[in-house]
Amino acid sequence: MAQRAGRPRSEAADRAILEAAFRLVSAHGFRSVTVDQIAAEAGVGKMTIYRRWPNKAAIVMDALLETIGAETDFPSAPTALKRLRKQLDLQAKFFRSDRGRLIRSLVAEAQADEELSIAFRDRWLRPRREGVLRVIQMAVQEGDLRKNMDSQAAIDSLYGPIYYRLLLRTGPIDKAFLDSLYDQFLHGHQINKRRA
Amino acid sequence: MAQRAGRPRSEAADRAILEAAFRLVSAHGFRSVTVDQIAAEAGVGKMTIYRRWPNKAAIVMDALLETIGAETDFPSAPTALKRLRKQLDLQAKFFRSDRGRLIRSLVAEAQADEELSIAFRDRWLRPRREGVLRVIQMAVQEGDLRKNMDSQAAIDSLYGPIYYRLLLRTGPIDKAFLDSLYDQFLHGHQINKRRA
Amino acid sequence: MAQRAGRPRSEAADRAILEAAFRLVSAHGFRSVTVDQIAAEAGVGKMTIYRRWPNKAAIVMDALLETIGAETDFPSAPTALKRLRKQLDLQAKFFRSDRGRLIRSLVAEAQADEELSIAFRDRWLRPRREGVLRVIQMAVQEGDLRKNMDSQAAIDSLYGPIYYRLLLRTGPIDKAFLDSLYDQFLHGHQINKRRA
Amino acid sequence: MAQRAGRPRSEAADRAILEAAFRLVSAHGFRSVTVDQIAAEAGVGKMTIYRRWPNKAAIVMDALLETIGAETDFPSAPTALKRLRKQLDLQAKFFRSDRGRLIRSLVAEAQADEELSIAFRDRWLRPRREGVLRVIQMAVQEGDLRKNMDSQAAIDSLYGPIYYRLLLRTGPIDKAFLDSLYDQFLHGHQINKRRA
DNA sequence: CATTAATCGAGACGGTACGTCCAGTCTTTAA
DNA sequence: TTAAAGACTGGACGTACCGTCTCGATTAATG
Repeated sequence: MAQRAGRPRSEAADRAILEAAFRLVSAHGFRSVTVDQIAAEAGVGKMTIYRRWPNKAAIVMDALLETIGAETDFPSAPTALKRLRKQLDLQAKFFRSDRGRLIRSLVAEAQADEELSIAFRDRWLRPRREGVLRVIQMAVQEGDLRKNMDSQAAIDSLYGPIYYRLLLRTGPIDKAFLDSLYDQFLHGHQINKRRA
Repeated sequence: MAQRAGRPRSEAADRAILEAAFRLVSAHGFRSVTVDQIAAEAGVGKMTIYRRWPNKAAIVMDALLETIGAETDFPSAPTALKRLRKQLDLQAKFFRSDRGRLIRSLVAEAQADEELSIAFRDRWLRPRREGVLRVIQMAVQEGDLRKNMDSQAAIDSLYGPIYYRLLLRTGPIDKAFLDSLYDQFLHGHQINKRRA
Repeated sequence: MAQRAGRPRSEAADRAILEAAFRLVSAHGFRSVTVDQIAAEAGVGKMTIYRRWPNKAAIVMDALLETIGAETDFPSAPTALKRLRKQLDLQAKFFRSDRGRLIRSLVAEAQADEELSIAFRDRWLRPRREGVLRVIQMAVQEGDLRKNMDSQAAIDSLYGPIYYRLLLRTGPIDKAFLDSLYDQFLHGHQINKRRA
Repeated sequence: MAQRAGRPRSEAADRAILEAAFRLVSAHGFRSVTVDQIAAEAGVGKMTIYRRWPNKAAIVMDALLETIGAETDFPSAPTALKRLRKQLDLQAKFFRSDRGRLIRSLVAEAQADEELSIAFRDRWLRPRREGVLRVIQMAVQEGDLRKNMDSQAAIDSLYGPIYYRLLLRTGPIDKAFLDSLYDQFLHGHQINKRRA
């Protein structure tokens, strides 16, 4: 924990930059926001930004995690299956908000930025997938899902279509859509074929 | 059909531009390729490009359609279900090739370009979804799928996870993955629960 | 004289840039003027400037020559000696005007920019020194100056002190100063010691 | 002389900074040397520099005076005139050494920095001109120069061309050049026209 | 001897200009 | 009128350096 010599990096600047980036990108989209704008909005020199992050995408990635938190919160419910279903609603609500634009921006940038791609996968997707995995395992424990199910494929089937609609906009991410996804999920993996 | 006065547009230029764009973007990605490079590769002036397309994204969108064709070809097989399964393999092979990079690039650009977003949806996704829909309807006709199934949701569940893996790279788009998707699809919508 | 393919460089832009540079630097000094300002004042993109000149100093060097002309005009007078004396007045007036600031700026920049140093010497100083040399030779012809005089040293002695005062500001470049310089010049090189 | 509370300023740091500045600027020129480099070379924090001097130019100005001394040393010689001539040689040697680059740098900076301009005039030029003036007055006393000569103009005529060649590089500051300058000086101001 | 207060090396900070890059537009001559 | 060539405006980028500020650690003089 020994502090290096010299003036330490300002945590206030960190916060100001991340908040500015989050606010601006959520509101106007990644491409329309310039690093100069973020710097100005944060009341910070451009070098202070580039000392911390290599490019705009990295800032926004951190802004997302800092603001939203590293992992998903699962809402409380009597059974794991019900918690899973409720979390789908939260995820959908999040994607429909202006945060959805931020996620879309990051995924878009990641297509041309391998480092960001890795970061998004490791720091955003994975923790969330692991959260979902734990809930699924609880549901298995609770006897609601088959023991030998392929959990990873199940997660892809649940969340893949949601990201698909977020990015390709082929339809709304609404209750009907989630119901349909959840329904298929149960069909595929539930023990008792009587549906919720 | 009267030809307008003056020198006619060169169809050779059209082709050269689309091929150059397709080749370069497939190889290096949308962002790394400049319009000047496309023009140079096609042996064409930049104005010749902009006379035909309003911006870089539009070129690449056309390059994709021109080169790949407007619709999916479904491979021949004895049943509609088997044609569907085989088509999944083709789609996967296509996404794994360097064409996958081109699709990724277009989806990425579409996040910041509403016009491209619409074009990609209407000219790329929709015809393909309609092709899939027709095959599904045949499978219903052939008595292999339930009559009252939600076809749109089914398509989302089949192709959503594939695009998800293409864009988020959480795992390979290989046979095991496709098997798993197809399996769940059958679970959800097949009449006879005995699987292929 | 065959014109190369493509849009030719805009002479209007050339002129606008040089005039803007000349005006701004004369008024505010080299250091206070930015290339962006010159571009804005000229109504021109920055690339148009950097396509022509490698840096600010090169622009201003050209601006000086374009505006002032490549060589000194010598005023008319009955004898070469008198033309020389009158030209000193012009030079002094020029240095006292805001053009003096421009010359000072260029000499200053030249201390850290070898290319500019050479350009200033070759394109500004030399033509002027040669002009003075010709007048001195005429004065020799007219029998007013010694045949065997060292003309180069004489020119250094006449103009060196003027640049010295321009740059070091140890005193004004006024009539008394010029008289004194000219007086010494005659002392050193005149045949007939009766002064003009 | 009561010492203020707190840690006293390090004289070693003073010296190290001035020496580093002198060395670096002499070698590479003012513009190429950054304050960070001077600090690093001196093994000192940047604040230690800015606690003592307001800006880079001021450091270098002090470095010059500290290292060279406030005034010119005149070499010994039987007559004032000969001391003057010998001092010209020293001046020339100094200008030809890498110290010349330092002088050039300071003059250059002074064109955009009024304070430095004044400092250079008052602290560098004036003491030296006064030294020359005293020697000239001795030469008058010794009966070698005219009583009513304009000493200031004479000094300008001797040293102006030297600075001119230092800054404009129109020719070397060598013995021939100095001879020529000195010769003209004698022509203009000597009583006995028989030259040294 | 402990306290106080200024200085130290280190390095982050805000700000400003730089020179580069590329998109999409415009302007030449030639076909 | 279209073509190739290439210059054009505009605007963001990432870098560099200036002069300032802020850490923990020193170093006298003071209490």
